Amino acid sequence: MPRAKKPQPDTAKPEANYHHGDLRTALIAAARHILETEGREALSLRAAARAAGVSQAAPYHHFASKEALLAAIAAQGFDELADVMTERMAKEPDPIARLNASGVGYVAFAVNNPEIFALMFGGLTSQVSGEPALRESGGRAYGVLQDAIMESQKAKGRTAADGPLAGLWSWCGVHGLAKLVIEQKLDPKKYGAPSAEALAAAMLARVNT
Amino acid sequence: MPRAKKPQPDTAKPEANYHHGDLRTALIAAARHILETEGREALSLRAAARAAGVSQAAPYHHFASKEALLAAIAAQGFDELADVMTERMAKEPDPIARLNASGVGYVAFAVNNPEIFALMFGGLTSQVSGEPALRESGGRAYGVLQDAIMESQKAKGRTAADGPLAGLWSWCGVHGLAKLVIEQKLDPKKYGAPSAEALAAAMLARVNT
DNA sequence: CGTTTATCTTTACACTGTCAAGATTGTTTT
DNA sequence: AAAACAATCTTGACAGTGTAAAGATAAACG
Repeated sequence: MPRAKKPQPDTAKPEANYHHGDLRTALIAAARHILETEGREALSLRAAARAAGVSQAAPYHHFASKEALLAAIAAQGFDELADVMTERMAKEPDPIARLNASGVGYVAFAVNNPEIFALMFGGLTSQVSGEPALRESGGRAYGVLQDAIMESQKAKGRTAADGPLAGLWSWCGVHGLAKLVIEQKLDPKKYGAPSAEALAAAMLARVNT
Repeated sequence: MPRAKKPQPDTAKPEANYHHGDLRTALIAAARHILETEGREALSLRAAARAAGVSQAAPYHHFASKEALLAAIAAQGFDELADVMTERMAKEPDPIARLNASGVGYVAFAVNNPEIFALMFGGLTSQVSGEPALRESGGRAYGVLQDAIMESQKAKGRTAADGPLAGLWSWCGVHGLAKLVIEQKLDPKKYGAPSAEALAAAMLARVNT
């Protein structure tokens, strides 16, 4: 009963594909699926290996530890966060509207991917949070945010000394809003908003004129 | 080798004290100590039981599960959060200064108790986050915050429709700031503040006039 | 005093992350 | 082409986990 799989031996990805084909990405996908459907508690390395159809020890040829797998998922999350924010910003011409759009996108991503968002912010041990791939993806997302802030500062003609704090506060507010909504400590409907996204939009509009 | 402990049989607490004396609170204390010194990963029910000097199954006579123990610690955290906020507020006469003081207290608690703060917000399974004791403590902390917001609204003479959002935004901002600092995604020193507390104070002062 | 009942222990099970040793198979070298 | 190599995957094992069942202990209450 060997693996019945190997139609085209030349896929696009130049990644590892010796025996299984592409175990590394298969494991990430399997783990992410478990994470999203059954929650963090149910995600074990062994379960991911099982879902990928390999033995319990196979993952160790691609990830140094369970945490390393989680870090890979988190890195993917940061990439997608950056994508969502840039997409939202692309639709707005005004610098301040762009800043606010990036914030709304931030909340949208968080609410649509609560488990991954939790992994990205606080779900990892500090030993693994310094991994290069993670740092790079995280840095990219941070860069998008930073650019939006800078842009809007310039548009307002603020000084460099006063500027950073305003943008920072928006980031903090948006991050806190997302977290509180995910943890169900805050219900947008109690504040007359149909969704977390709408609530974020309303607040950002009030704050960043 | 029985437990060498039972000098005064009449302690203040009317809680359970049949064999051990007060295992329930001893377990909470032990677990909290492990949590604070060795981190969340190192905290196991068995380790807590060991630290309290009882067998591995003993905790189950006081907590339905490991999560229930964590919930008890979280509840304690909410009580302390409420205390810190009310203490800070007590020192300020002006309603708006009181609102800001509660926010700074919020950040101070979070930064001083990062592991417990993580437990309070996001570290618990949703099945256990509805426990009555937890809900009560959480509600108390929320009430302190809510009161501070209401107070400041009245002082400003704002309408009820516009009011809630301003207070909400402060809460979100303070929560996000605390989380980001704890996760080391945000360094207060990069924004010219000596501490997270100071940064929160600076920002709140800018926002809530 | 005896009975009851809450508390604690012992034992056990299924599961986890991880490691070491061996088997398998693609790649490289000749 | 065949041989040597290296990467990949499997098997088996170990310590540690959460938790349930059954029995022992001792406090509380009649």
